[in-house]
Amino acid sequence: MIEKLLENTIVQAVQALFEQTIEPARAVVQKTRKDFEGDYTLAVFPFVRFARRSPEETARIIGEYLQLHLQWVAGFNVIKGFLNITISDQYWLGYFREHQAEAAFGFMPQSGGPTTVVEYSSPNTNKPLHLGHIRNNLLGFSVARILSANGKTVKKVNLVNDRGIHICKSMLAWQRWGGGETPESTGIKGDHLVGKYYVKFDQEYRIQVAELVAAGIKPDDAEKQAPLICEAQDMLLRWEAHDEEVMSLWKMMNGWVYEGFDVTYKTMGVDFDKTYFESETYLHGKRLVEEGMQSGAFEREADGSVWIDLTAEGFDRKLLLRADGTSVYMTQDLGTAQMRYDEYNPEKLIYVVGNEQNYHFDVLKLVLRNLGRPWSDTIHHLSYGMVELPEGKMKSREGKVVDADDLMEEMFETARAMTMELGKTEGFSDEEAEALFRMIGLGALKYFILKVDPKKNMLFNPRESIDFNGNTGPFIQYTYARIRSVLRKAGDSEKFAADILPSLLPKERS
RNA sequence: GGCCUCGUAGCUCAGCUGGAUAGAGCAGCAGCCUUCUAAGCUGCGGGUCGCGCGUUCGAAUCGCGCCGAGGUCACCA
Repeated sequence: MIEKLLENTIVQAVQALFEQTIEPARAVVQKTRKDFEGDYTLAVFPFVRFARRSPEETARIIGEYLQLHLQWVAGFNVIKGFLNITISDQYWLGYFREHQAEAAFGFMPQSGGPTTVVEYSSPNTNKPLHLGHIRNNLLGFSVARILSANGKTVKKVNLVNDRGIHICKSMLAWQRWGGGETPESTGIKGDHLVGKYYVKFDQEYRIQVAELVAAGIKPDDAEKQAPLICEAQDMLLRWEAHDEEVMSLWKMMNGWVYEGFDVTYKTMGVDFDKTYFESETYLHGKRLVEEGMQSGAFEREADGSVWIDLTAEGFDRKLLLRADGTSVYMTQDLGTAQMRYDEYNPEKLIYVVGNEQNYHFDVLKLVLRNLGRPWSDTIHHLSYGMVELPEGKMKSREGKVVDADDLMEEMFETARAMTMELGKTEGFSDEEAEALFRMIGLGALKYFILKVDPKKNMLFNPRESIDFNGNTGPFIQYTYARIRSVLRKAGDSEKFAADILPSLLPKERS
């Protein structure tokens, strides 16, 4: 690339002119700001001390050196201490000729090197995917593709949280109030049907808690004593004891959810190489806890619970195993990390997980290090901020969410309406038009989500957030379509590069 | 309270490994469809880059201290 060439030559120039050896990092050029003439700019202020010249003079003699030694430097100008370098049109035309026919321009060949594991999505099976999952999925899928485009061997993995008290809540509510409803009998998508009963549970539970509080019980106690929550906990115990009735209900309802998720993922355009289920992996961490007990990294309380003391590292004491011997979240993540290490021996393990779990991942890495796992450093938590609504946080228990399926459907409808209004589908078959609406609607959504810094919280205003004009996905798609159109009209690309491109350049540069 | 993150135009966001007069889009106003696609283009107005101190030739960018917002410090995941 021309930047690298410029920078190397600047290092040479400084050596030759001022007898000073500098780090290549000190000779970085940047793109010239658009209101100045030139293509690349070097700020020479750091050199003036040993150049023993004014900034202007320093810039001028470096510019002369570059022009003399690099054939592609067509000229330069100096403003204050800024050296603006102009690259010749021949270079750009040559560059274009060289690369314009490359189908894989910008992509590195697959290296076949060590694997990078990217975990994303990680849904619970008690409710459908929402806007937060959209941000998660798009980030994870994009990062995987970017890594892959850089030649990395990438494995996209999903860890489905298919067990736990929240699943039991949906199950219990369906059992009690469902009346035998199924996705088939209602025409409701499986994940939505299950989510409906999760909301139902919460509504009924709140009523019970309110009644207990009215009867004079303290709110904290009421939340623990409400019959519904006790029943849900009982159901979880029966699940863990492999109670046949609970297991078959669990399998049936999870099956509905998976069918629903598959549709959502497909619509969104994301996929996975492998899916882990917590019900199958949640016991794996216990072996590591045993190991830590033996090595003395962990300690056991009188009640039998196991802890790690991280106060020396500036963290807290953290529970790793309950008194009854059951796993907690951290135990599971220790286990799955070890599984992935054993399976892929990855050079990097990326977790796309919301920033409310920053602390959890700091601790996870630290616990693994204390267990003598040097690969704990290969874990990277790709932490992203919450998607907020104008009225505040989304609350799925209260049904206060932007549903992923609904949102995508709205995007497609908006795309359809705008496209039809602009008359863009002339000569399209119904299938082509439908594919176009989806492409544009999804492009708008993806770009809207991905253009903001992952680590920042972002605001989503359902009414006005997603636009098709301005700095949007459809604008980029439109620009691409026009470029394709130009190329089509230009006929064969050789002819285009030779005859037509120069005429498209600004006059003063051709 | 401890720790972490964020604070840039009316709104949503770029810029943050230090560089020139801080940029886009939306919203507002004024123009532009017989050239390749107007989902576009051109122009105008709009800023104490939360506040203060420091480092530096130079700070939106780095450091420290305040203020404000969010997260977290669960035998939830």
